[in-house]
Amino acid sequence: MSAAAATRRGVPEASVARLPGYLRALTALAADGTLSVSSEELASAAGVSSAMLRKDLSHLGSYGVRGVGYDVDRLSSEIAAALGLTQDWPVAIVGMGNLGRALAAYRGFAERGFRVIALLDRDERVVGEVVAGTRVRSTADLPALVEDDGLAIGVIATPPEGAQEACDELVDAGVRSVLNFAPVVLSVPDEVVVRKVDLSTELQILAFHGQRLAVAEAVAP
Amino acid sequence: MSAAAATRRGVPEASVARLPGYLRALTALAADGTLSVSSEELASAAGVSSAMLRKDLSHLGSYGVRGVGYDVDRLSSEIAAALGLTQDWPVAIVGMGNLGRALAAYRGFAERGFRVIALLDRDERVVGEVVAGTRVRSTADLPALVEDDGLAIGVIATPPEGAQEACDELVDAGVRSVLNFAPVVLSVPDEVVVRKVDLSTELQILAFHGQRLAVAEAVAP
DNA sequence: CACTGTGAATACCTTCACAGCA
DNA sequence: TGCTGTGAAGGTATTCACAGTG
Repeated sequence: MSAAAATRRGVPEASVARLPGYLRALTALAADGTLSVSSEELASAAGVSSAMLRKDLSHLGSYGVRGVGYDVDRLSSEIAAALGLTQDWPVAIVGMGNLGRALAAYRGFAERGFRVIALLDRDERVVGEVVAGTRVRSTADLPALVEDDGLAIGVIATPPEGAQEACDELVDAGVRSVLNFAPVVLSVPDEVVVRKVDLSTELQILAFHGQRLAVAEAVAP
Repeated sequence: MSAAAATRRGVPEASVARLPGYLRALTALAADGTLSVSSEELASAAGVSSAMLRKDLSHLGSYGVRGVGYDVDRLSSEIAAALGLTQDWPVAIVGMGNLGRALAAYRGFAERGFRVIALLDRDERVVGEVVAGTRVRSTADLPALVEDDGLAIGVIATPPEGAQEACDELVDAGVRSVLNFAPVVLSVPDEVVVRKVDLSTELQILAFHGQRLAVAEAVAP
């Protein structure tokens, strides 16, 4: 079964979310010169159980060798293909506040093959400024970016008030994948995929666990 | 049943992760002067189904009124209490690179009641620098921060190579909650809770969905 | 009477345990 | 023999649908 076929049949969302972790672990192994790896070793490097790793990989196809393990390069390619990383996914960052500027300067995008092709802001006073070596453009340029440069992913780093508007502009221009850093619920058509990164939500979840621990200790110190 | 009792019995992790969203929606409603809200309205504001909202809230206790809805203030308090937000959770950010500086300048922490009490770096050349109005301190100060200032949450914003070391220093000093921005799997003792925020993982998941969409359109345009 | 709270049904995810193969 | 790939079992999360109630 090809990766594309597996994709059409549907890899469970939970598996998809772990594939990047496997890919990262494989990249580290390849850098160390490791050629072959068992599910046990790879799972431990990625922080999951070996059974889960094997089940996840089985959704992509069977790329392992019984009694031996997985070829590091081969498996890397297959996972990259399943994730769609063989093509490029031009990214635009919308909102040049603190967070937007930090994201613009962040090297992690390029390292994993995502090209940031535009920095955008709706405020005309910010447009034209140079951030991380790139001139900030107007959100009005979005349709052209999609049309001419194949813009595929929009990162929303605006304040909460401007997030829905930024999102609408992205969607109207034809962007179908959005990474949202603003602490709001975005409404989008069904075909658009939104993922959310929210720092204060994460801290609140940590607070919950911190409290739970404190309560447990008070009961049984 | 009190919130503390519910906590001990265990609120499902998936529910906990949604509570911050409910709290945010309730805060917005309160700011609008809304006094009472139905599960339908609140769920829609938080981007979930009403059945899921009611099930989630049922894990905390029954704070609604049948035939009417929920009192906005009351429910806010109960959720805040369940999340442990009635006490404060001092935060330290470790790693003053691009991301660390952006996080230091980010106002979202303070707005949701998390006080950033220290900015840390292990590099002596960075220590002493002033970032976002605060003097950067050495990670060697960690034990004192926990002891004297009740430091409870550590945010790791170091490069990947330094993340495990930063984590170990936090844990050794007594921090039990860690928010990790570095793209590595951290190993910690059982009692420490780690949550991960990884931008390139999120982009890779978006790439997967973008590709899936493209394949679907090629098959049935 | 409208809305909550919840058992029952369903869907999804993870773990187990072993058959099957190099 | 040693490891993968996978059915079956066990858990967890979500949705349904309605009894219960202010």
